[in-house]
Amino acid sequence: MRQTRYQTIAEGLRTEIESGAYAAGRLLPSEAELSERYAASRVTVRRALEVLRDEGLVDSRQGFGWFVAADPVRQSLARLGTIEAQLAQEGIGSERRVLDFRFVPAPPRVRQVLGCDTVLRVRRLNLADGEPFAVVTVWCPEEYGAELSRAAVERSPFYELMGVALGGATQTIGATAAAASEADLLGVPVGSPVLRCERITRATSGEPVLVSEHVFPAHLTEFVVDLPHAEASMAPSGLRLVD
Amino acid sequence: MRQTRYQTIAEGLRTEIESGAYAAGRLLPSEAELSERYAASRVTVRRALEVLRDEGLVDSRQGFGWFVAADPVRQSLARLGTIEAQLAQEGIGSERRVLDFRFVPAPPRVRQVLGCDTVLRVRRLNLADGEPFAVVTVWCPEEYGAELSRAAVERSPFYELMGVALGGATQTIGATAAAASEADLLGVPVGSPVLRCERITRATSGEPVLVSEHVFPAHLTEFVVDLPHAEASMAPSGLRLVD
DNA sequence: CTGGCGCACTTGTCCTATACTTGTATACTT
DNA sequence: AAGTATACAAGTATAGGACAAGTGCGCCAG
Repeated sequence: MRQTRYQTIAEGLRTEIESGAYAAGRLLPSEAELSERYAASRVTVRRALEVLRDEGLVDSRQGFGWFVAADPVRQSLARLGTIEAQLAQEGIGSERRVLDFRFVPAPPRVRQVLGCDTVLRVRRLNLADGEPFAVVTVWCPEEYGAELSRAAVERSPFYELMGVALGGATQTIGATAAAASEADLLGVPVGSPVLRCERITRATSGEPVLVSEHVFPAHLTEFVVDLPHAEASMAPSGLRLVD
Repeated sequence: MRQTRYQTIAEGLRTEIESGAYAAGRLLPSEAELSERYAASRVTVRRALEVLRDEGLVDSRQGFGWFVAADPVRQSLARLGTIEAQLAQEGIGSERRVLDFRFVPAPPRVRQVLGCDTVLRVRRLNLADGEPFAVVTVWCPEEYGAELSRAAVERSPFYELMGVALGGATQTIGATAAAASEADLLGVPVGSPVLRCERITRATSGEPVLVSEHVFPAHLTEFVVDLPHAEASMAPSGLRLVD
């Protein structure tokens, strides 16, 4: 397959951009720099870039530079059903046991997210087939929590009890060593690895209405994420370094 | 990755504000002070601040200063791209060090997925700013691996080197205790919690073409999943019980 | 104690100058 | 036809100023 120099360069740049090495809006190296990198004249590099512009992949502004065009469709992470649904499907009985139900001063992290000082804290142990598999703590603004009863929380899922329509959520998954209290509840040794999931649930308005922490023993659980589209990188997406 | 100075500064300030370091209404350091801190001229700092004002994150009053807007738009956390992109964005140099590169008999799990007996196994250590943050093992069918060189693998991301177009992937996130070899490479104590991510990457045809395992020290990393739509349950989605 | 003044500091707006970028054109080589 | 080399125009980013205008605060005279 014979191809011109600028086609080759365009191809190289295309894969580089599609690989996600450059986020949307990011500047590409200047024509001069690319010219040097590809050992081609500026005119040739320019033709390559113009090809990519025709494809809608990049754009340019005089005196500014070439930049990656507005976001190519970002895949939403497909999600599997909830764990309760899975359990029910497999004929395993699930049970919720409320350990604690009280109004408390909001911990700093919760206050930062929800923006209120007093919150309802509900701590729950989830069991599958009689075996504990999750310790869940939910923090809920006082205004929503005021209408809830301990019995209601034990009987129904939390999301059914909220007085607002829930929109989306942001879920952060990390691993830590089990603290003594958690280890005790889950029946695992202290210090054994657990999956710790923080979830910020928002109303349709976007306002955060719930903060929850879910702790799972690592030997029992794992997260599965299906990424339907081509990925920018082989590295796990969604990962980030914490400070 | 190239970026204008004011974009960089705007980004830095944005994350600082969104992180909650500044309460609403709180004064930011003066332009002069920021100018000194970022070693940039006042004009540049100003442009960065103006970007944030356009975003509704901050506001200013002449003679008074810049302050965090009364209602800081609770933006959904911008979805994170790949970790390489994040690192590049923060100006942190990332490095890949190939530890092992050889053809081996496929382990049972890999054989089950890829359906071949001999595979190329590449073990890599990823570093951010000189600090190890991931041990990655990639298993690749012999037919695709035959064309690869150790140098190429060290230089380029794996997905660029595959001779086929990649379709989607399935990502499984779990936590385990660090094995001795991993702990050694990552510089963490043996038995400390690590995030273990298995990834099955498929070609556009749906045929699995890569199996990879990524091990991250838990204290450095976490996964963030943004779930834009209403959820059936407050429980973390994607979670499943392993057998 | 109070009102008013001035000082220090802030943002808002302008300027010049330099370096770098894309846009465009032309001449020349392979 | 494709690529190289060169030159110039026009736009942008940034540094480093200067100055106007607004704010907050302490000080001082009354």
